[in-house]
Amino acid sequence: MAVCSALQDDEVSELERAMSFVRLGPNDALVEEGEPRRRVYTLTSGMLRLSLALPDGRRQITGFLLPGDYLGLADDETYAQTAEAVMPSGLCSFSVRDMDRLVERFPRLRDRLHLMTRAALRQARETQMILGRLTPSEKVASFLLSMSARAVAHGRPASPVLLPMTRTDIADYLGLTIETVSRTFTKLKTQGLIRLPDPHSVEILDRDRLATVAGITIN
Amino acid sequence: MAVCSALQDDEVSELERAMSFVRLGPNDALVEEGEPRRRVYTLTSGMLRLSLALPDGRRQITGFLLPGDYLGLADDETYAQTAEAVMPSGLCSFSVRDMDRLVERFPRLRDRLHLMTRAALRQARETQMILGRLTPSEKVASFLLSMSARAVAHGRPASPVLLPMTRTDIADYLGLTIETVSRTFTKLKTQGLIRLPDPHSVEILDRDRLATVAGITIN
DNA sequence: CGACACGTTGATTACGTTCAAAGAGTGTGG
DNA sequence: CCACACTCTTTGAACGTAATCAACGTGTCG
Repeated sequence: MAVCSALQDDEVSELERAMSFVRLGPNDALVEEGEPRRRVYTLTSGMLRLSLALPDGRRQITGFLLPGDYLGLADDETYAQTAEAVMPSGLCSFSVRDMDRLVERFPRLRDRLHLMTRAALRQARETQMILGRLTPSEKVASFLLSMSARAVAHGRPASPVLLPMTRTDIADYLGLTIETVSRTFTKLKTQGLIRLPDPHSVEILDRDRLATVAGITIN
Repeated sequence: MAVCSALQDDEVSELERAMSFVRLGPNDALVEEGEPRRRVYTLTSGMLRLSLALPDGRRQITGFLLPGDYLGLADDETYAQTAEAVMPSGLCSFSVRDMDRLVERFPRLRDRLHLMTRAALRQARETQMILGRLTPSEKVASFLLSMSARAVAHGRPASPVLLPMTRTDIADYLGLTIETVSRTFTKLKTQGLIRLPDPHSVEILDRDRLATVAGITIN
């Protein structure tokens, strides 16, 4: 659990006493936008999507959480966004009260959380650039490279990138329609940059050219 | 200075001893993307724009700073974004070393900074929704309402909203072209929702209908 | 006055969306 | 076991909107 990586063994065991486990199936909602923030979580396995919704149903996915990521970094009294499982997922859960107490006692834990919040903010701003200024091809290419880099950071191979989320999720993340996402995958495939053994795995055939398409927005 | 609002008088005076002042004229750059982060700043007057740039010149403005806002919340060893003055601006400046020491000694200061970082993250995610899912009219309307709300938070009137930034800045913030921004202002004017005494001040004539156009994305 | 930056407006184009349909994969029930 | 329903993805055709290209207007400063 990445949030613990800054702690000593005795501190970790203290943390473990306060925590409980949660299992989620695909599309299960963990928390809903606007709900009071009673518990915080760290993802141990699977993948979560974070999203904001408009009254008319439009949706923006603000990010995908991978194992080690923390849920509730930005939120205050209530959750500002919905969190749902993309695939079967496991989480460690703490009451906000317990976590506040632990943070008080273990400065390293607090520093770690602050660090993660700052990284999330940098990431969110990078995403603003992607949403506001990149073309569909650039968006999809940078998304693939980003997911590949995150896989590597988790000790997984860089190349068959696994995308457990649907095309709708990708579209709602990149500010596109599912048709445009699908067509863009097809285009990258036609150009020989990727292979699509199936819709949820992407083999990167030419990383350099893909990075060029992405406009060197490697994150 | 908002960053001090959580401190006691003697703590504030301690802070003041470590700080120096900076003045910027319009379009002066305070820090550049990629530059090492040696100092941090709080804005005392004026307005700053934060931006990311692509090699080909495309630009995304990630936010506008108003007095009380802190520069360097997200940044680590280097600044992740460029900060430039939109209008004549004044700032308080601290060396990172001094600030780290002060944060160590005054927990309230640290908590305050963490709180501001979390608020910035929520804001950035709200902006992701604006960039990814709103139409040009909705973008401009929500931008006007947001700037109006921030003016009110600074004790200024809600209605003639002052927009010291150029149309190019607004376009680069909302992910549009200057022509579209200009046309959208004209359209809102024609619909009787706003008045445009001059390009840099917007009088809100019908706040409710403007909020409807914004898609109830009031932040 | 002339040069320049900024904003607005108009005409045209092009790209992504929308609408529509078909294909692929999966699970359920007859 | 297969038919059927359902979801997800892909592909095609038509449309519409924002981008692009271009010109003009306005204000400011040297």
